[in-house]
Amino acid sequence: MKLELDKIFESFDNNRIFSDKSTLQSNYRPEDIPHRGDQIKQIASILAPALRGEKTSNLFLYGKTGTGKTLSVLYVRDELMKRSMKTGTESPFKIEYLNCKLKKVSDTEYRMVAELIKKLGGKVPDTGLPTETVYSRFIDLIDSKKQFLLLILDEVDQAVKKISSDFLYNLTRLNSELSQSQIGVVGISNDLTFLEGIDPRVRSSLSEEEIVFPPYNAIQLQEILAHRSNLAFKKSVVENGVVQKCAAFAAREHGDARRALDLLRIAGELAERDGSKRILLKHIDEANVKIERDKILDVIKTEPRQFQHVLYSIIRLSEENKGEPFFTGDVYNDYQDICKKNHSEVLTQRRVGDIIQEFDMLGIINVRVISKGRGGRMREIKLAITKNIIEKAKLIIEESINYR
DNA sequence: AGGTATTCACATGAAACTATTCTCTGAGTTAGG
DNA sequence: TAACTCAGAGAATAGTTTCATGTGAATACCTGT
Repeated sequence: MKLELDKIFESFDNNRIFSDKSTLQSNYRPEDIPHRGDQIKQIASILAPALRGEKTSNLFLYGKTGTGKTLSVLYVRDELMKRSMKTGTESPFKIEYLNCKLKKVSDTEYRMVAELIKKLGGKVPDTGLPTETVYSRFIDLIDSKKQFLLLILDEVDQAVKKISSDFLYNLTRLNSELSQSQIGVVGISNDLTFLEGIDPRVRSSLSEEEIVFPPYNAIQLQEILAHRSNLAFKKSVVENGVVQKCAAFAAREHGDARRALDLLRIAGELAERDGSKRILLKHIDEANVKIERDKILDVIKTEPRQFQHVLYSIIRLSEENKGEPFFTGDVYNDYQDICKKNHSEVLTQRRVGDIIQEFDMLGIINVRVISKGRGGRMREIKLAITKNIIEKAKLIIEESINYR
């Protein structure tokens, strides 16, 4: 036994591929950000007035995921902070970054404001207060002295989808209730069409300035990857063409640099686990599969029981029908059977319809609303995951729920 | 044949309800001076 | 009299149910040729 372990550890030690894995992790912040110079300059010139404690224009950043939006703003933020530190006097502004996608933040307006208060060093209970009160506490907190507060709201589109755009309106409107201090907002959105569906009042006040982050092209991605892989891996462990392949994969996915870096990191991990001395092209393919699978299985695992029941019947039906699409009604019937066998309560069709839609959003199934004329109108459902994953998913569900 | 009207089987939307968790308030209780 | 306890009122949230209304196109039903 001991010998075996020694072997494992030893091979792990010898086969080190990484020299600094953290440079490939998604929270790593490189010192310079290639191909984003223009955007950074623009951001900086818009936010510069903050240095004197003056209100900046509200700013809105667009761009697909992994185009460096967050990285760029945070970079500018840090530079601003550094500069104001140098002057020695207390800085006339504060910058808070808030990622609206985090579960604990994004769900409600209350939590949103509460989180801001916490970031600013205040305290609010998680529940029990009227939302109004939370707002006034927020005002009290920042209005205690003369300052400018810049809020960076990452992935606002997520929050707005959940809450409605009211809170953005409230936020921009707060300025009129503040006597000493002022608030500016930087919104970041992955969704390019985000502003279209928003109350025009909010739109005009929120996006006084806009900057678009175009996706990276394959060549730019290659440069970024090459740079990072030099930092992350030991010398000459990367096979020729690996970086190119990674870049090509990611470029196909709308120039998402984050995805590309993930791919590279996972490939490295797989190579290490294989005991391989180098990262080979095949590791990229494997990594690509693994990422997809882990993502889906993780979702399935954490989904509540009723969701699993529904998914299980979808899987069953899809096996029975051999890939032929099936419809909401079919799923609901099957789902009812499953529930009865399990002595689990049965949800309404209305609800199950929503659950099916959510699976669609998660990318586990493909859904299309079709009308069969007199035959009615319903969703056509197809599983969107490969057989391999389906089997695993099935096992996971069967494990967590005792069928029969 | 060509044009309307129906009709199916849900989709989609809004409101209301339920259970749970939490705060805040103020009445009642207690212990000490 | 100050400090403490404890029940009840109010809020917020997630996850649903209930009720109401919407919908795309295959079919049924006319109409006039």
